[in-house]
Amino acid sequence: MLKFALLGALNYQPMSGYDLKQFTDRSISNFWHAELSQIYLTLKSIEKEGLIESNTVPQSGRPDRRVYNITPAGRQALHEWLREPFTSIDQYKDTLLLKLFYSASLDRETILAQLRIQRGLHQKLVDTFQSETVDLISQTTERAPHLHKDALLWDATRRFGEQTELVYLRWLDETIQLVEDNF
Amino acid sequence: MLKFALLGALNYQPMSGYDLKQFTDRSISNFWHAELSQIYLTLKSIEKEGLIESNTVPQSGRPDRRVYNITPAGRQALHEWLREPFTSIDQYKDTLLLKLFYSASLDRETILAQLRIQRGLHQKLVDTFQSETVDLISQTTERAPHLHKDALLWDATRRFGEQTELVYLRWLDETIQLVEDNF
DNA sequence: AGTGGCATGTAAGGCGTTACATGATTTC
DNA sequence: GAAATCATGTAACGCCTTACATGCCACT
Repeated sequence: MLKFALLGALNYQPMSGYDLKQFTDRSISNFWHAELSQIYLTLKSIEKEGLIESNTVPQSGRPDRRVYNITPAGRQALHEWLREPFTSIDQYKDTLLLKLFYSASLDRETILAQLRIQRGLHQKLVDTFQSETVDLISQTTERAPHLHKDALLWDATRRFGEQTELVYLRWLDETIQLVEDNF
Repeated sequence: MLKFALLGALNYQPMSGYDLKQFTDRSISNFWHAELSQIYLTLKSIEKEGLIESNTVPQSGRPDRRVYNITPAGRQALHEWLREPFTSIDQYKDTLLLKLFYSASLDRETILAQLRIQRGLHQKLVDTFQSETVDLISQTTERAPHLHKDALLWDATRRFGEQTELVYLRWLDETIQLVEDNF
């Protein structure tokens, strides 16, 4: 699936593996993160499939950049994947919930400590979605007005992140209260 | 991590791999799912670590059951893991959001079709959390009143599922509206 | 002098899914 | 008669993470 995340990015403009890591971190990492090493491996494999092509751009005092372009076959593969109905729900894993589920024998303070750590982390995420991510999207529309429709969908995924994190926070507060009252 | 999901379950009572699949499907699958084959492999590896022990229970007309018991070392490993502070957030992947992010060039109806399929799937999940899962937890507390505290935490994880799915539904409705108005 | 950014990649190991293999019993 | 349930497991494959390896440049 990372395959299509990268094809989608290269459909906007040619990029190197390093560029793609930064692009994904700033845009889709909320619902599709990837390590650099995995990006390099995936690029290699989709180049072999003929969906992208690379050319080496020499640089002075820095390693050469290997810049990838999407091919017509790549554009087609991307569009086919986008149109293909997705009829399931991705499974998600949450270590905090797993620990909490089995935590009944722990003392009150240990449970509360776990919950409060998470509260701080999720608060930071909410802040990011409400400021940095908003700015990032509006910057793009200013520079590239033809991406107006794209920006609407990008903002939809941003709002998803904001809303799910707000619910996570609210749930943490409720659960902290529950533990304070019952443990 | 599946290791601890299984240890936590076996800390309640001895179970076979097959039993554990059913247990996890009914309780923690919302935040930690696992296939049977992976459960069998994990059981084998944690038995080698000495955290669980198995004994074979013969059956007539059925394959023998291999029933696992948690050992004192297993109880200790579980408790150490539970107490260990969890200081990060699990990354989560969502194919629908990935597709939507790159869908600006698709026609309105194709995007709406994707969103409506998901609406149906998430509606079903909400229903499950609001009826079946509630029943399951209250049945356990009736049969085993000493698990009263456990049930409070189980219900907290159930409410997490219910609330996140409700937000997902609300977001889908908003996004369907967005696409209807702009594409 | 040290940290962080730029830039590419390999290697090892862990985790997870899907398919395969077997076979009786129970339910529709 | 077919499908689901009970019950265990192996094999192949893919994906992902972490660590390793290299080396220059800019900034503090």
